[in-house]
Amino acid sequence: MDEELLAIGAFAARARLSAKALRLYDRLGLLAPARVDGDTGYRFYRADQVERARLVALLRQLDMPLARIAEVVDADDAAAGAERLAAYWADVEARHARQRTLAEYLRGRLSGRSSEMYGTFTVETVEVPAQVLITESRHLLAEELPSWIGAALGRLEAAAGECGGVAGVPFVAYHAEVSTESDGPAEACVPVADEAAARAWAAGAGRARGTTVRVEPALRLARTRITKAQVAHPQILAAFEAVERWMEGRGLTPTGPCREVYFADWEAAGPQDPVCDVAFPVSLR
Amino acid sequence: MDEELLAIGAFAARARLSAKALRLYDRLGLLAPARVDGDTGYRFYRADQVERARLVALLRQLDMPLARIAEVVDADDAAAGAERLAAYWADVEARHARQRTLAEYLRGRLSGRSSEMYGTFTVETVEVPAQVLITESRHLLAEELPSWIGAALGRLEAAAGECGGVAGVPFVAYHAEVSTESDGPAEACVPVADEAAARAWAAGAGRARGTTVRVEPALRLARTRITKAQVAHPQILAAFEAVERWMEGRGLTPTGPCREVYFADWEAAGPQDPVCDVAFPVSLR
DNA sequence: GTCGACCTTGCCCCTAGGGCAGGGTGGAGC
DNA sequence: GCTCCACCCTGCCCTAGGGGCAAGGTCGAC
Repeated sequence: MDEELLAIGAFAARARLSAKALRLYDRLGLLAPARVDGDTGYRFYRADQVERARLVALLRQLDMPLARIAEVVDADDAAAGAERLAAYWADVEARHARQRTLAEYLRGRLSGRSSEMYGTFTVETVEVPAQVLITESRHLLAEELPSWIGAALGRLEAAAGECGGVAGVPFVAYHAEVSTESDGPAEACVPVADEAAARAWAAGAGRARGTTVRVEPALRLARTRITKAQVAHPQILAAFEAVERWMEGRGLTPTGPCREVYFADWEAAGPQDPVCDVAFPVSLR
Repeated sequence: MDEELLAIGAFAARARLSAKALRLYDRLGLLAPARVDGDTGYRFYRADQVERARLVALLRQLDMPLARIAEVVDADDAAAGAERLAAYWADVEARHARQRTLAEYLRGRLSGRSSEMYGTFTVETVEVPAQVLITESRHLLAEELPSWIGAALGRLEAAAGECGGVAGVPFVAYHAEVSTESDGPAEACVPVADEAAARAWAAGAGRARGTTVRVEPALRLARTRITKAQVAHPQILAAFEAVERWMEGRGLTPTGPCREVYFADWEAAGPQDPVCDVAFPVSLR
């Protein structure tokens, strides 16, 4: 029982950690010394604590926050710890995949002539008549957008059957920011033919999940057409910026939230087929 | 010229940044407002500064430090910026690859029965006679180790021809920590037959790059044998830990730096062939 | 005039420690 | 017994990139 105790320096060397880090882990309760001398405050560790300390050190090499490390090393059994580690790592992989896409996009953009940046988008205006819309709104993060858009428009198109049928082109409006990591509310919209039926639907079956009915007045859109491959973060930002720039050049400012208009059959489209208009409402002149 | 100026809030919304971040970037000189009112301190930005601000925001999404962002956005031309971005991203990818390997290793280790962790290594002792060594030392990071080990041992084995030939098994000694990200000096060692010739070589041709000659006294090693596939960070750590644990169980402590002994022909070995002993010097008893 | 929205600076907070100052401790050599 | 050096303690300030809040100044609209 009189196991040999290690002072902090010796323990730090064996655990491949700094003494400073060990003091921090002690304070946070992540790795408490086996004994602390009451007079001197000296910390003493048992040799068998090295294993836990090394595990902490390795998890830190994954940039895992200490709070999550505590969840892993304090898990009831190693398998539960492995699960938490796997969950953390899955988050890291997802973030890395997003960042890699962004890095590739930015590298291409900086490598190309930056004046060409907006040249490949053709912007035009189009007038849209007043429409009755059934909508579904949610706050969500950029990476949740693609799957949510598909699901929400699918639900709304199904519901449109009860509302006189789909009477126009479905779209998604962004009420805060254009698809960043912030969670500005997104609103999926499907035009329907029968306003009264739509209101009845919203009051009934659709009431469960943030659905509404609203009438959108006629408006003019400045839009540019993009392909299925371009409908992804961050490539799509270039399209938004192209439209904004075009508007700026004509002294126009947006009169409402920007939107993505999905005019084609998503499933049937190939990567190079046009499927979507990126658009801003502008004044009717 | 009387371009419309944007106050910080409007500019922040268009750039998808927070006002706080913009104040920071102003203070750091990364993104200075076009005009600052002398009386009120209000910052005003030109609309054409949005482009730069958005680029900064996107680069921040890559977790790029502001100092490196400045290098990218202030590059002489966009291509130079693209190069700096590519260099940064290559670093990120390399680090991520290392972390992924580590995460997989840890997940396997936590998923398996942790008591089996050390069971697969057989540790034994062996006595090594005194040897004359020609050595090459360097500080380096874990990811540089594999290529450096190959190159350094190759150079030393070539030089051994001038020193009476290779008279033992080459190894690498770690004088600080076992292959973490720290840069504890590593020392590649090749035993040679002729001490006088070795000293002459070290004073002459070998003097260029941190080479020395030393005589290592006879010692006893506690070692375990691993395969080529295991000679990689972090799997190899399990071998080091197994030996340390074995020593601990016998009341032994290391009497010198740990080492990796490469006894086989690396090129000819397959992934499952034993190629290396992981060893600690222990007292001769 | 007044209200609310917007802007300013300044301060404290976060992570995971690094570095240093000032002072206490412990063992080894003399 | 004395001294020296290595080791240890706490506490404070620092990092990067902001978030959040408080106290107070400004601006345009009604």
